[in-house]
Amino acid sequence: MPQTPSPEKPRTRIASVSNGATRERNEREILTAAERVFAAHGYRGASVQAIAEAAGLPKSNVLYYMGSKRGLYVRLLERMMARWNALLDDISVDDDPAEVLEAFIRSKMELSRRHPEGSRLFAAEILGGAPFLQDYLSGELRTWVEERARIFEQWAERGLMDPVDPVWLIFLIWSATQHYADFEAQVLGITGRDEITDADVERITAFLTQVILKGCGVRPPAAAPD
Amino acid sequence: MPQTPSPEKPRTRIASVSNGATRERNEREILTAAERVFAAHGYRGASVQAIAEAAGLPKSNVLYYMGSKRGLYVRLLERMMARWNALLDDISVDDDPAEVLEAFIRSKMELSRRHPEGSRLFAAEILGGAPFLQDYLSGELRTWVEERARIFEQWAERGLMDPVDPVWLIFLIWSATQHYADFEAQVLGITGRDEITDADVERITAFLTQVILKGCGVRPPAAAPD
DNA sequence: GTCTATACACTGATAGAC
DNA sequence: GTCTATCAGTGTATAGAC
Repeated sequence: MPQTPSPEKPRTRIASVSNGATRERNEREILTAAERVFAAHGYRGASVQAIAEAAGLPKSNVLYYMGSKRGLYVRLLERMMARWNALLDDISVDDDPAEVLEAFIRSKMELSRRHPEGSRLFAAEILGGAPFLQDYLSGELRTWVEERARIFEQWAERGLMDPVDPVWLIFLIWSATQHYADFEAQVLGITGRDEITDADVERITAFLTQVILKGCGVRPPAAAPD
Repeated sequence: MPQTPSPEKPRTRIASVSNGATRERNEREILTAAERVFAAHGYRGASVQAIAEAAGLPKSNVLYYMGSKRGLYVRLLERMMARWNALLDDISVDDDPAEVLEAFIRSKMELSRRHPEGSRLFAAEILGGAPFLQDYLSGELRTWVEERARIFEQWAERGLMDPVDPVWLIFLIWSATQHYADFEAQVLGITGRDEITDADVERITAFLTQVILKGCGVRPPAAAPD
């Protein structure tokens, strides 16, 4: 009566034409929509319903693909941290301070520019006391800051820049660049524009680089050695 | 038999010992608690229930005193805008740039210091696209910025500072000072402290003043005239 | 794999007891 | 003036139809 027991191969079910493409597309839609909604309303204020509508899917699908609201949120935070880590390239005390600081400002500005919603998502998380990111802040990120700070201090000892507090300097760069994503609504309202253009970003980057480098007594990179 | 009709004086009902003190105290408790909860979770994410618990009152009392969640939120925003306006004293083109910029940085820093929750409440509102503050941003605040910007430009024309874009400069000061309230969780995590002390604030203010003034080519105020 | 139906806690707000 | 009881609506999450 039992037909010959089939070889128990776990037979990944070929559902219609599904080659995994729809799943991939749906997940991408959900992540994009969720980033926007979480950024605007915070973790508590965002509803799965709102995310589903923004993604053009029924509510249950969002939970089906992402498991839970919490899991979706954590996944978005991790994606943003990964983007962040991608630009944390190593620097050495032998590098040129002006070049490093300019690259630092520029890459941070580009990150906020390329991922404004992720930037705001991160900001909202910190604003609420960083309940999900506390370990990251006081662990990985803290180490990263301390390493850069030591290099800045050595530059100051070598007379390549003023002896400013390196940690406050890093916070200054972070806040100034972050501002154009997080406070975009304010920037637009005050300047009367309807968007921040690439040209604006270029000008702001140049402005910040000039003021911060000069303010810290860093010689501009163009200076010919010897 | 009708006793002489008392003169219909509208007799404000003396409810027990209530001289209005309990109402005042309760309202204060609610406003303080609500500022904290709205700051942490945004408008949508904050629940009247959570505010009531933080204030030590039943939920209905919060609505009884404040009318509605929306009204409470608007009232908090207006209170914060009033604090903000209080430090927007007039400046003239004949003032000393260094003194004005230093006072600007200092007073803004003190505002964030004295009202960190209000500062974060404001930040959360902007982060969410400023649905309640759009008119304020593109009206009152925009005018204020344009007036200061004109004065900065005139200073640059007189050679008192570098010809930097004055609006970006204002944003730089705002973001750098705001950061220590809005991103407090990050600052604490990275520096490993458990609070930002008055001494820290003093040092940060001095750091920002030095870097920004020097970065904009403003001569320090100590310079003796003539 | 996808979506409808549903479970049940919690939301802002109000009516009415005390 | 203050608080309990309750409303209709929405929250996350899951079970089960297709």
